[in-house]
Amino acid sequence: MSHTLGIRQAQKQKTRQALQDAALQLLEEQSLSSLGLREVTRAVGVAPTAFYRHFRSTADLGVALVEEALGSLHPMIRTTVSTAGDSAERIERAVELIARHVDAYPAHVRFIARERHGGVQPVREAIRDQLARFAEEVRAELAKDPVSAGWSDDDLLMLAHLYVDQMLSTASLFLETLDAPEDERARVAGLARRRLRLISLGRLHWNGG
Amino acid sequence: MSHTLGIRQAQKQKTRQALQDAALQLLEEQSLSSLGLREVTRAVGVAPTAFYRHFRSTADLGVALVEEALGSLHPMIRTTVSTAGDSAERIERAVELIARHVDAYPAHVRFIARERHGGVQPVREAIRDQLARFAEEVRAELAKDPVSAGWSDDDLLMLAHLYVDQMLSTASLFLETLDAPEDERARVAGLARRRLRLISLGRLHWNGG
DNA sequence: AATTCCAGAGAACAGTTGTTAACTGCATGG
DNA sequence: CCATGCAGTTAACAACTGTTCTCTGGAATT
Repeated sequence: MSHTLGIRQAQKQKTRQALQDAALQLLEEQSLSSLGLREVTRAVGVAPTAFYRHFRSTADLGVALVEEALGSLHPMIRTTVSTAGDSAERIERAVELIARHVDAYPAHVRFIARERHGGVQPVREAIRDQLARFAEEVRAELAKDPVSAGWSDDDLLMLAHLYVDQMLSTASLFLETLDAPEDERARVAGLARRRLRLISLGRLHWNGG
Repeated sequence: MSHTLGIRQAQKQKTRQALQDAALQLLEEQSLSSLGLREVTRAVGVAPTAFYRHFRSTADLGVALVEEALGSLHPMIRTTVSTAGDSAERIERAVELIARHVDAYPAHVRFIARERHGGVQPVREAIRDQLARFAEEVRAELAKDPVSAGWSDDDLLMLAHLYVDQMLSTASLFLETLDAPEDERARVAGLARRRLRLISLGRLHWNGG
């Protein structure tokens, strides 16, 4: 049960969220590695020292952003690779879902793509861990599919990671088409579908390592 | 013919290279977006203002690093996807070549992986352009293979980009095993081989869009 | 109603940054 | 041999950074 927060805790969470939102916006044109604590507080309109009430450092802020950006994605994953429908339908559904997600949370997608290999170790690790959880869920979902008969767990995990990577790569491509003409977005969608189709073909003919 | 540089030009190129080397080393623990000009000159042991004799800004330095890191890779690409040998041999050769490259130029690999989606636009664009050139060369090489009969140029380019992405992804994985035990490296190599094998299987059964 | 707690403000700190200007010494070309 | 060019130096600038300490006002607790 969710206990209603006091005025005090509520206000604190509000400022904290404001800091995260401001950071996410500032990170459109730079990396977390160069994000300054004062820069963030200035954008929110709060004293620099208030930052420490919420985060130890900007790296700590970054880890919180990873949770925000990826934590809410887990339920979506399951429906994305759900075994319902034939292969073409599933691919179409997945690409569509990715496109919508990029539209809804472009800053989140940019942040993850940028910091996955970025210059701040704790953030890299947080992203790696979350993506590993994703891959594990995808693997579990793939295992339900009769196509996966004869597959080792290791091979299934390999395939799951391949799908997760494709998801991120596709999201990153969609990100670049956000302020591009519609036909450019359609081209990316077509490209993503063909890539998934090729991987699915390889999956169908997998001989088992 | 290569005209011998004067003492002057030679010394200039030497410091320029020193700046690039120092930057590359400093970028192991941060992103280009936070790399300071003074930081670089201090590491080289040269006055901050000397920087301007070589680069307009650190972003400019970054673009030069892209050339250095990726420019020399083109000849290697051709042999990597050359049509010699059967599928398993080609995959083995490719993974081996990537592993050796990561061993030889870890800082280069880290830089490209980090800045491909990094916070400095000109650098992102430079990397994107170079990778597009790679993909184009891979496409040309793939086109020679009889397996590619019936493939459209567009589909071949899609496959080529898939291979290039795999190359980068694998290199990034090898990078993380640089100070890890040998069996960890072997595990990554095996993973990379299986991923390439799955893609190659998809390629063999491609029905043509 | 009195007391404690704590998110945020304010001021000050030493250290850093990019950029400008005027300079020096040495390799170069006439 | 002398004049020019130019890589690198020195000094100084305003602006910015993260962090510490002290303080305040109002919510939370008793």
